[in-house]
Amino acid sequence: MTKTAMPGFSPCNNATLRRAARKLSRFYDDVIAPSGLKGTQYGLLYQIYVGSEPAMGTIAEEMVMDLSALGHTLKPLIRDGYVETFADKDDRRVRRVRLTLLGLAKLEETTKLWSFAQQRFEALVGQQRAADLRAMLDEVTELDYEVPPAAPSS
Amino acid sequence: MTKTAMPGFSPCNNATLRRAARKLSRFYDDVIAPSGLKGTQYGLLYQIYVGSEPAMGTIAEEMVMDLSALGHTLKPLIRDGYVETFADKDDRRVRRVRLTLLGLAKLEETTKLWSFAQQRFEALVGQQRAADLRAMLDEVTELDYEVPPAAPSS
DNA sequence: TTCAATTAGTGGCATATACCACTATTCCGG
DNA sequence: CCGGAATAGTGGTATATGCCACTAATTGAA
Repeated sequence: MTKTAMPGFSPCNNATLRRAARKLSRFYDDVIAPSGLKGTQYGLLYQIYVGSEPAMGTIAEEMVMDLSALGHTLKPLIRDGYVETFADKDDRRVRRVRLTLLGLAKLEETTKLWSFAQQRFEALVGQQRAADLRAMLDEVTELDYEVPPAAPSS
Repeated sequence: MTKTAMPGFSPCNNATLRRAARKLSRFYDDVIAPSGLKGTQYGLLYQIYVGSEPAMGTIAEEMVMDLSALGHTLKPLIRDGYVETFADKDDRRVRRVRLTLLGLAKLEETTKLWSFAQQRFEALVGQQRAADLRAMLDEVTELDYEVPPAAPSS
């Protein structure tokens, strides 16, 4: 009897997702490694690039990432001179982020490498299936998992 | 004009996958938090449980995880007394892993919490779509990304 | 049998990512 | 205008994960 035949049982969606993420990340990381960036860093530079000097909170939302995690991830990029932060003029709580010239050059350099990985992946799974996969993943990302509390307090 | 309308361009599959993984992991993590375990730790205990005192390398392969990463991840579980390692009788290089009684109890306790998360997720996206998603993710995991070297040296 | 090559893990280091506690600002009701 | 509530980030701590260098053990070929 197959394990998956047990009624009501399904393999952990979370574990399956993380496993795939590990594997795919390693592939993208390997391909863009000559740039010295990791996949996450590249994605972050790209987000900053397409945003209009976005606030940290804005980036965190777009990347569905914890704000403090973003802060930590940003540090090596600041240290290496790819991005810089500055206070918002109207709200001094807000820190905005922009690419430096060096960062922009690095982004362009890395994009060339990235497109190898992207094309290779889509050649393997097919463009349509890749698009389908992204659509499902975006759906997972946008889901509202909130379980309404049984007894709302107050 | 839409960004995605640019021919040949598609959003980064890797970034999309990681983003979804962050979100879903946070959900599973939140639900099983009362057990004191993280999703990865739970998955790891489960792998050890279903294996027959698996060697570390075997677990790493099954989880598609770097062997040293597995070693690091195992440490807090050993520290907390959930798992223990021992040398293989026939090959002293090999370290095998098993659950302790405490670890087994923790696994059972956490499985109850896990099934809430699993069921909630599948209620939201549908059992069939969840199965489809896992199938696609497994495919991504199993892909052979190797690009044949242009000029094989030697 | 003996030594080079391979295999299995470990430890160090770096990034990825989360939560919590804390600070600095801003906002808002009275 | 003032003080409490809300908002934006930072820093600390812990796990997650990978690569590299290194050790220990096994294997294999001369």
